[in-house]
Amino acid sequence: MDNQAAAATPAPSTAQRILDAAEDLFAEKGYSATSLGDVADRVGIRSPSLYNHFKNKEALYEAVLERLLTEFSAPLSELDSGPVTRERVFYWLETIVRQHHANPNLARLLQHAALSGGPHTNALIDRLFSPMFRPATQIEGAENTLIESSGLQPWAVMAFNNLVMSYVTMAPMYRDLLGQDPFSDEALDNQLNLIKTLLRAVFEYKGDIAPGVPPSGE
Amino acid sequence: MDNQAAAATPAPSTAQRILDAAEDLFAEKGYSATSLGDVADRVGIRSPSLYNHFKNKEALYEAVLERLLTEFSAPLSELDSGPVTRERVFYWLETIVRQHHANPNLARLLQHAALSGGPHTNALIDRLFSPMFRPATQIEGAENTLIESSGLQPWAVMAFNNLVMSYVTMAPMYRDLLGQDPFSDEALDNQLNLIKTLLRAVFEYKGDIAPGVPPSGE
DNA sequence: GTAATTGACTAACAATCGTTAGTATAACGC
DNA sequence: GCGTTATACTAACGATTGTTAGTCAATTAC
Repeated sequence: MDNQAAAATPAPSTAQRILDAAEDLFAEKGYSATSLGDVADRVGIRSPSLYNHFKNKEALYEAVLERLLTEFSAPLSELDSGPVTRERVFYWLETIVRQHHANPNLARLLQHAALSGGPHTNALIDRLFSPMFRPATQIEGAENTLIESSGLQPWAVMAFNNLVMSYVTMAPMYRDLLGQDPFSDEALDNQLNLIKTLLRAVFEYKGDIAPGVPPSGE
Repeated sequence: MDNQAAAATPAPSTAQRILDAAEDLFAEKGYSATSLGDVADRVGIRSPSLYNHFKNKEALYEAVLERLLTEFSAPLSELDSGPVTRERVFYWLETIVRQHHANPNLARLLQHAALSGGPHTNALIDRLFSPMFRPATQIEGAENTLIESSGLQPWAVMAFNNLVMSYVTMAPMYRDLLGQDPFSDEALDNQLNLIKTLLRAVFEYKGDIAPGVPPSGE
C-alpha cells in the first residue's frame, strides 16, 4: 500500500498546485487577464482559499516568477566560469532551446511582461539577460567573424535569444500553420537543427557585412 | 486662415482617433486588459460615446485589426507575382523590417493573440502568414543551400519572420538592456544590417547541415 | 425654418474582480 | 485529551468592467 514510487514524486502541496495553475494561466493570458477565480478553479478550491498560501495576486505572480527563474538559471550557471569557446556557445544555445521546450511558460511570461512594459520587466532583465552581456565576453577564435568585428554582438546575442523565445511564444500559431505539434520531439529536432545551422553559418561566414541590396525591383 | 497644409492631413474623425487610441492600448496591454474607459480617456470622451462609432469592444478590436492588416499587406502585395529571386527576398525582408519599425502595433497585437491562442489568431494567420507558404515558392538559384535542401524551409521562413517581430515585441526590454532607443534610425540600421547578414550567411553558407555538437564540456 | 440625424453626455445596470472577515474542520504538538 | 495551527469554506465589501437607456445640443437635409 505504501507508494514508494509516488514517494519519488510526492503528492504536490496545495501551494505547489496553486503555483502550477497560476504559472500556466499567467503565461497564457498575462497578469491582469488572469483571474484568481480561474486559478482557484483549476486547483479545485475557492478563490479566498488562495490567501492562505499567498498574500495577494501580486505575491502569487512573483512566486511564480521566482520559481521559473531559479528553474531556468540553474542549468546555465555552470557556464559562468571558464573561457567562452565556440563549443560552449553551441551547448549554451542547445540548453536554452531544450529548457524552453520543456517548459514554455517562462518565455511566455517574459513576452507578456515585455509587451506591457510593466514593473515586472526589470527583475526579469537582470536575472535572465544581463549575464549575457558581461563586458569581457568574447568568443575564442571568433575575433574576425562578421558579428564580432561589426559591433553587432549584443544585437546578435539578443537575436538568437529571440529566435528561441519567439518559437515558444508563437507556438499556437506554428501549430495551425505547419500542422504539427510544435513541441514534439521531431519539432524540437527541427528547431535545434535550424538554429545550430544558423549559428554555424554566422561563425563560418567569411563574406563582407551586408552591403545593402538595391531595393528597386529587377 | 484656411489651413491648406492641414487639408493634406485632415483633422482625424472621432472614429479614427478612437481607432488610434485603441490600437496603441490593445497592442500594449492586450484585449482583455484594455478597458474601454482607457480608450475613451485617450480620445477625450466618455466610454459610452464609443458606442456611437463601434458596436462593442469586440467590434472595435476587429476594426483595429482590419486597419492594421490592410496597412501591412499593401506594400507586400506587389511581391505576389513573378519569380522569387534572392534580391526580392532581401527586399521583402527589408520592407517588413521597415514596416514594423514604422508601426510596431501589428507585431504586438499578433504576439498577444498568439500567446492567448484566442479566436482572433486564425484570421491573423490567414492574412499575414499563409502567403509565405505558397507551395510553389522556391528561391531561384538556391536549390542547394542548406535551408532549401534540408526540409527546413518553412521553419526558416518563420524564423526570419520571428526575428523581425520579436525585435518589436521585445523593444521595451531592448531599451533597458542596450540603453538606446530601439526605434531610432541607428537602431533600425543595426537591425537591418544584422538580419541581412544572417540571410546572406544562410544563402552563401556551403557547409553541412549542423551535425550536432557534443554537449559535454571540455 | 423646420425636421431629422449625429454624436456627445449622465445615470444606471448586472457581472466580475481582488480582497477581507468570520467560521468550521481536520491535523499536529505536548 | 486539549489547545494550537493550518486550511478550507461562505458571505460580503468596494471597485471596475462592458453595456444600455434616455437626454440634449449641434449639425445636416430639404
